[in-house]
Amino acid sequence: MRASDRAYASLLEEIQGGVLAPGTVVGEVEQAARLGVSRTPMREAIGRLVADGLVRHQSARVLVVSGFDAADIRRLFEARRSFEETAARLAAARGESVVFAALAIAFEQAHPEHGILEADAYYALISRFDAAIDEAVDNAYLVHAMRTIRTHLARARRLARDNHERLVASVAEHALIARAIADGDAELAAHATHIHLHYALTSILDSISKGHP
Amino acid sequence: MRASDRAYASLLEEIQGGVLAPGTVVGEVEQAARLGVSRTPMREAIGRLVADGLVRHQSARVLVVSGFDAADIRRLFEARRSFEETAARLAAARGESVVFAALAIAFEQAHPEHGILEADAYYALISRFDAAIDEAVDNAYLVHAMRTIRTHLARARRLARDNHERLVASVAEHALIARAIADGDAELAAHATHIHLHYALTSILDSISKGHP
DNA sequence: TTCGCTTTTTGTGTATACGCTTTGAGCTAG
DNA sequence: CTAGCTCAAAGCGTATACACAAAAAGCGAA
Repeated sequence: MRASDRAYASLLEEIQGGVLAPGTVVGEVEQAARLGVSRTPMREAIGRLVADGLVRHQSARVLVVSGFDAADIRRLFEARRSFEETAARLAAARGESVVFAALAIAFEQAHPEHGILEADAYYALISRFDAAIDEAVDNAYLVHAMRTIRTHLARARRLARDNHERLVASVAEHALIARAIADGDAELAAHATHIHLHYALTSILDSISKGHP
Repeated sequence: MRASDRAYASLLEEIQGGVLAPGTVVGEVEQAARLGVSRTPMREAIGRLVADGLVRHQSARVLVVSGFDAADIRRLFEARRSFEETAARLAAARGESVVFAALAIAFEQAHPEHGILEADAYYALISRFDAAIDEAVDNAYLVHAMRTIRTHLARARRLARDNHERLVASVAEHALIARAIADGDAELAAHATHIHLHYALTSILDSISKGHP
């Protein structure tokens, strides 16, 4: 693995996880020394983070970790609704039915237990679903936009506490979306996606407002 | 201006203009020598082009200019419809009415003459319109996605010959979109955008199929 | 004490050297 | 004649040195 990839992965994880808080200055020499790489690969890693929107210019020469608040989450979901509703429609039209039928069954049979690992298992299943959507959509432009959204979504998930009831409901919502795609019902898939994202956003914003009274 | 920015701008223009044809290998040392910069800024420029999707990995070590054919244009417009319909809705809800009213008048009063410069004047007006949309949308995620689309759209425009009738029709379509946004009519703006993109895509694909018989 | 100027320092932008991997060409053996 | 192996060369990934610019700190004068 390349040093620039390791540096990028490390910084990405730290920003998504909140270890590097918004406003933290990201200096080439400082981060390069900390992560044990030279300036050249670190420079490339930082460039990618800037392109992602996770790091921004504070002034001409100083880079900082981007802020991320409730207003950003609203905008994120605004874009996400657009992208994922379109993706759901395209997947319904083009996706392989058996793939999404299998996913629908996986969601229908998933009964999240009260336990520490439930959220991990949930996110792993979501990840499989996302990959299936990406393949079915078969549109690099749209898939690229959705990947960028997911990068930022990881920050939103961290701000919101995982809530068991929400997880159970979300699994059911995904079952409906997957079933609609398997059935080739584009409108149902799009509207189910809209509803899912509505509840997801509401839940996240509720969680944040309650977490910071 | 930084050397990496100049290198990026030069390569971008050459790829968009077809000077660097799809499949052309993009080597660091070769391009650096050609454009008179060292490998370090050239590396950054190429990295940005890869992130844009204009350059892709052919094998592990060799980068080439991405291909761009009719199928890609279809996919491009598929994504573009999604992004720009959403943007039109948001602009209608949030945009400053006077800005789009002024743009509507500019489009309504624009009477493209038969002349060499008409296409340039048309694209300049479109550019003003795009900038107004970006500001009204006020959503970095969506705006970023649209900017990427525009980068690729420049390649599509080059493949299609500018057609006078199409330009006149397009100006009228934009007038309707701008008027709808100025009036705060989100649905009309979105549907007018859909229609505009339908005609734009049809025109481009027609132009290509006729240009390569 | 405060404002302004000068000097120093820190960090980015660029160039370049070095090492390793990969690819291609040429030679040899079957 | 073909296939495989070896060697060479070209290119990428990384490290580092140098230059320039901006910001901060220190000093001096009002």
